[in-house]
Amino acid sequence: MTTRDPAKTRQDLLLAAYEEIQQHGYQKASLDSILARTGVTKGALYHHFPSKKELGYAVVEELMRQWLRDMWIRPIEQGGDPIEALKDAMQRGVESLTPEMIRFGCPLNNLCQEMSQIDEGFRLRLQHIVDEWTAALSEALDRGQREGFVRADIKTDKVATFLVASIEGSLGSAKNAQSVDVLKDNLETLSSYLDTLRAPSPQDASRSQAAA
Amino acid sequence: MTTRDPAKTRQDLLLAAYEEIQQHGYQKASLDSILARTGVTKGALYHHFPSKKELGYAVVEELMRQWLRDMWIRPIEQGGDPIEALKDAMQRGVESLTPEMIRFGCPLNNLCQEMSQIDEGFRLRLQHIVDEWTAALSEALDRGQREGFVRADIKTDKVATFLVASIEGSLGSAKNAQSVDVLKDNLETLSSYLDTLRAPSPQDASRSQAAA
DNA sequence: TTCCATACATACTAGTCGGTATGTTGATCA
DNA sequence: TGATCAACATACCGACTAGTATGTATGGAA
Repeated sequence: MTTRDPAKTRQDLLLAAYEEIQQHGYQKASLDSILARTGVTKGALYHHFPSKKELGYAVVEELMRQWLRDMWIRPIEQGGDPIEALKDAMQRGVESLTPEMIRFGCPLNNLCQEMSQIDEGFRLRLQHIVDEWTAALSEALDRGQREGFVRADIKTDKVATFLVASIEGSLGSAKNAQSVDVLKDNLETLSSYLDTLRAPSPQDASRSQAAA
Repeated sequence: MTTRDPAKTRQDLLLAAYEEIQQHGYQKASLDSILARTGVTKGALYHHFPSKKELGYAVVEELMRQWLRDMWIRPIEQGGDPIEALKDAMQRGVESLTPEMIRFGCPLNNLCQEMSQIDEGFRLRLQHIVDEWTAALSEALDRGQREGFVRADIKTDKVATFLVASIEGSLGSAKNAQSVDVLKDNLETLSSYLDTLRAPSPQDASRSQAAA
């Protein structure tokens, strides 16, 4: 007489799949192992998801997208100095860093590097949420330009793309080195790059115009 | 009466393994497929390598390390302005870019992200050649500082670590977006960051001192 | 010419994998 | 209360996997 809860069953599967993928990669993620983690049976799994691939897609589209929004997008959406907001987000990222994040790496980056050349379905879904992130950064920088926080001569979309690449690269390096310090140093260096994007203060601006 | 050539057999296996890994990842790389690519038999493979893992290790230690040295280390080892040398290396990197490099990604980055949390043997070997790269960059920047090309106030080792992370991140982003332009833009933005590392010209230096 | 280690070749095993066929149970609504 | 269908459960399949057991051929040294 176990009471049924299909929504919970589905969520359990997603979460267990996420963990299994984090630990072994998607390709080596075992459905049997996911079932063992949850206590769900194979029949139930295939009732909720038509294939392993679709289960993987759902992990990307539901879990990872939500995590990215909470962690990296929402914090830079309000107004004010976007450079400070991004620095804060990075700072909070480091502080709230679980050991698993260093040990197993950024789930988004992991899956991108493992799967994007192997399966177009994964690539497009991953690219989609990366685009969302990049667009949010780009818009924040645009706002920053309009409000005078950010230099007017930078291409905000290109900078945004570079920031995403650098953050992912930094997380990847940290995982490979198994070192929080590598991550901290990299984000610090990235912060110093961000500082070069600040609009010059009025007196600096007039001086550099005089020099030109 | 087929004449034997064990060295060639071994090299054939390494190359085929490299290609198979590039296309499917290490974990899904099939020994049978590697054998089919080469025409070598399983007995021969296990004569040259004790296990799939050791074959993978050899690909890292022999093929990938050599490629990294030729592509990214040697070009920045001679003297002169290291910032220009690195920019040149990146430019040449983009120019000599094979379509496979965009399609399948940087082999070093791929393997790092796929394997470093899964197998310590891979992680250490990969980390070792990444360290080699980082050290070469760091030394080049040190030389640049001594010769007056590079600002004296930067920590060269931290910048070097960041450069590696950014380049790997850029290659990863480009693979995920399946776009050469993403790579070009990122390396361009990275170049603009490199420019901020230049030592100020003498007159600039005196002016900024006067301002302080 | 004999001998023997290296360099292969073939056939096979034990296990894992994603997926399916077929059955049973539980909740909801007429 | 009975019917109906979603929500499971179990047993199984064929394909594929890394690895091995065992045998054979080659080429150089003695």
